[in-house]
Amino acid sequence: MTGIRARVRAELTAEIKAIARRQMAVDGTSALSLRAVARELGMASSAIYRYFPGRDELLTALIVDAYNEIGAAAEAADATVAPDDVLERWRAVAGAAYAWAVAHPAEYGLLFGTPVPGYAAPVDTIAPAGRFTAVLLTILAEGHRQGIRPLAAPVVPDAVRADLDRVRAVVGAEIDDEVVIAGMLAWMGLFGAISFILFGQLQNVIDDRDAFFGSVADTLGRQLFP
Amino acid sequence: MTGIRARVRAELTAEIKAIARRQMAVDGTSALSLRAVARELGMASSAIYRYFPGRDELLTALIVDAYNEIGAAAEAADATVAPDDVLERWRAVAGAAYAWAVAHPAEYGLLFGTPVPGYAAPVDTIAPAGRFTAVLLTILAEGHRQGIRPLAAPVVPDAVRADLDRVRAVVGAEIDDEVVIAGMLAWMGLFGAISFILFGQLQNVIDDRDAFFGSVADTLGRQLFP
DNA sequence: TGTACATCAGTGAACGCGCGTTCACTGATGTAC
DNA sequence: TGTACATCAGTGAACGCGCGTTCACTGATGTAC
Repeated sequence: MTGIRARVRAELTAEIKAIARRQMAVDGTSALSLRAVARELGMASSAIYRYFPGRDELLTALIVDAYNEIGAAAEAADATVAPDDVLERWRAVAGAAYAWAVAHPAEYGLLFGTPVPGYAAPVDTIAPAGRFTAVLLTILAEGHRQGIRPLAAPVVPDAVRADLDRVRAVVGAEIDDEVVIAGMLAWMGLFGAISFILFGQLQNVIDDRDAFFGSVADTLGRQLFP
Repeated sequence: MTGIRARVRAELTAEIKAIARRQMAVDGTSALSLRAVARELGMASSAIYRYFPGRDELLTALIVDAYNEIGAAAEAADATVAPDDVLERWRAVAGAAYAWAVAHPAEYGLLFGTPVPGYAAPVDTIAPAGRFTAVLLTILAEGHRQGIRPLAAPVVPDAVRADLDRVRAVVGAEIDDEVVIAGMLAWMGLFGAISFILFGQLQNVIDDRDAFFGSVADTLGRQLFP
């Protein structure tokens, strides 16, 4: 049986990541420590190096997992809605992002908070990072196909138009620059709201955060797909 | 001359904060270290304790300063525009926030990024934190007075209406719940955009960040004051 | 104006702590014949 | 099926580092008479 050692190895790798995630949730993103993880595992701190070459690689693995999780959550939520109901698809995807963020605040901070000092996200994180936005873009393209136009037509400076081609390339379809900007506005509003809620900006301002977020997501959606 | 010692003391306190700010800018928010500050000052690390009771108090002072700076920048920008030109006032304030954030990314992260683990912002930070939003609210109230209505009328759940009274209380004026929510949407969109730009979410997506932000701020403004 | 005393700024050594990473090692698990 | 060898997982000690904070201390600066 060749697979037994490999399976144990995979399980321990997963357990290391799980413990690291939980410790980040308690002590904050920057407190991620190989020694603390090893301690909780009951292993010598040096044993971790059988599984990850160093702290940065563990961080990268956590980031990749987190991007994949929020991306998968968005895909799953999107799949439950009829493809032509773009407003409802937006609501579902926004709600999935919020639910995931609330359930995993530390990992959310890892992705959308202050960058970890001295850590540069490697190439491996780019593809998983695109999963969530890819879902948004397909919804945008479908709305565009149906001829739905965003409420406010943004003024798009020439300097920005070139950049937007890169965004458009993700979905095959054609989308107007104005629609792309409107979509990015909703995207940034969505994560701006989640960050404000999770990072404490609405402390002592909004008590019922869930209801508030629902209202925000709904309004953003109806600005995109009126 | 009784004031000479007090003046030296004030100067050194300011210098400690300035060095701490610069070190955060280089090494990241969570790398703030009393010893490193003392080292750069050429003092014994214990000397810092003559000026700040501990690390957390230095952090608090930096946060208070930062809130005051971005608040003052907003007030100054707002004061350059005719009071009844609400759209231009919004643009000015949004631009001031962006300019300050770009010039002080570490302090921006301190205010709007992942909370520093183990640090709970004390009461002293509440008032300075409100300066910026107070400016936004007066613009919102002026727009409301002129009868300008936001493009999208948000659906406001009952659970949220109670919270909004607290927000409304900041400005004396009456503002509809729908306007407050629309204002908060613009507020969160504004800082969502700044965070995306500063925290790297638009890396490899948008090259001309200044132009992009201009477009975003403009669109947000015209959603608020069409 | 001069002196005695109190206040304050800054020193340097020390405490106890946790961190990432390396290294030579011991056993256990798998593999080839 | 049994044995010899290679591979791998995990150990424990050690390296050098930086951190926040405390403490007894030395001088210099201010204050009261």
